Amino acid sequence: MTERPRVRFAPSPTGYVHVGSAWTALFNWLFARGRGGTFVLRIEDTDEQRNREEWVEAICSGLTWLGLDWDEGPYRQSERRQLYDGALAKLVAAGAVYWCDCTREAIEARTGPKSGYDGWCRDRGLGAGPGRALRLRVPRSGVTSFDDVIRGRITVANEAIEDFVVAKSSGAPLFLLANVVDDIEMRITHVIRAEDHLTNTSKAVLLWDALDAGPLPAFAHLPLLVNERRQKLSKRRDDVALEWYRDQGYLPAAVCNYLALLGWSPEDGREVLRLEDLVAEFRLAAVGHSPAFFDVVKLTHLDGVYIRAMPVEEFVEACRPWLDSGPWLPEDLDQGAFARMAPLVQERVSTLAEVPGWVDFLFVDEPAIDRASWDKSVVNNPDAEQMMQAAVGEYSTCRWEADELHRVTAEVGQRLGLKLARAQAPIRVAVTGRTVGPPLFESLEVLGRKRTVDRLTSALARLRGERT
RNA sequence: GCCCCCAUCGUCUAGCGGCCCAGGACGCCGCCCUUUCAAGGCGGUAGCACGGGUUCGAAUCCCGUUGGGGGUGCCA
Repeated sequence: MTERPRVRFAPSPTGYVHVGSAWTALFNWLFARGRGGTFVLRIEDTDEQRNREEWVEAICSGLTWLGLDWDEGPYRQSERRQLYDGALAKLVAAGAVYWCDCTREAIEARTGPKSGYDGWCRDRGLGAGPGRALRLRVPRSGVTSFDDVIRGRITVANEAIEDFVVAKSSGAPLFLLANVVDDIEMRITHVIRAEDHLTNTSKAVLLWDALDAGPLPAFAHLPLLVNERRQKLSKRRDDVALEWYRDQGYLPAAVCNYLALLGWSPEDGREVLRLEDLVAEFRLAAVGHSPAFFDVVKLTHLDGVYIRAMPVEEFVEACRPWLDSGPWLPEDLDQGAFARMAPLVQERVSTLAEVPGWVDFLFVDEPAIDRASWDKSVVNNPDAEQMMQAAVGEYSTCRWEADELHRVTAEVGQRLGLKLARAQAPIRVAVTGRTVGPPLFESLEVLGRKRTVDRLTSALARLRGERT
């Protein structure tokens, strides 16, 4: 155990990174980094259909985005065929496997659905040939067991394990075979993967023994990530693509932090931990046993914590991609204006994707006036007209600075017997289009006198128009 | 069907026989602060699935029940 561990993250390429995969990768990475070990990236593409270079690229960029670097790989199983063929030959020579020509239909006709393989060809002595797959000769009695770092010893009766296929009739190795051969060949010391592989592990152990590969690695089966229905995250119904979170403006550090808190928590109970803290605190054996619900609401909260913790310049920089695709003409985006508003926006958003919605009034020609806001603060507000009228007067001549705007607005409100909260409302809607936004006077300062007064004037005209 | 795993507030979790009539966080509710909204502060809501044991003592150990999940492919 004092040796440096070698772990692997072995995703199957699908075109995107599943958050459950990202989570598994994170735990493998944390374990490796915390113990000075090696993190191997291996692409499980034995299924020819999955052998797409851009899909491998998606996995690499996903890991990189999260900040998880790998020491070896990406290895591709599609390039390691001779290793599997060698292992298969060894199994054949040892009599550990046998040829089988049963079709799925034939098996089910004999045993009924879902009953597993019945060993029909076990003693038929078939040789290699077309339509013949290779099955492992699983002992009929005894038990197979292994130690799981998280769950303790797992034991399964051999009679409950069917003679499973290790090579297709095409000769191609099956996932389980390739997986075990690679783990052996790559000298993996800790197999850390999700619980849906728990059943496979007994088979893997059987194969490991059949290949006479020496001591087993340590296994650790992470609990499953589930949705609100307590089922394994599904591609169809859940937001499982890591890329989706990236595009929504979640910060990688927050995603890692949140993921790490699923099924695990540090001894001191802290909840905000950056990657380096996680590496220092993480303990594989402390991972929980039960499924964890992937809660976007809590992720979002944590993301807000991370956003607020950023230096403003960093925040401004991080916003760039979202600003560049905001609901305005690219040439109307004023980076300087945004930079002035940034500190105010930063403490109000939870994801970067929310940013444009807080500053759009600065960059669009005419902000869209939200109907509900307009009705509430202007139409149904008896003081709105006077307030806006007076504001136009004061704003045309006063010193153009947030503090001064604050002062004169409060003063005008006072003359009308209004508290500032009520006094500013119609102005806010007239100028920004909504009742909710960044602090008003700073916004006006950045917007500028002319545009502010113009918008107030046209709001006044619109109000009078609607009343006649 | 068979095999395996799991079980503390709505959610993520702390708890590993007495420190727990169960602690934190998210959410939700209220109050404070306040130019809107957030943020922040304060307070509140809510949980050991059930039944048997073991023990002076069980959220913690054992057994069972129930519930949930996963696997059961010539997919990975």
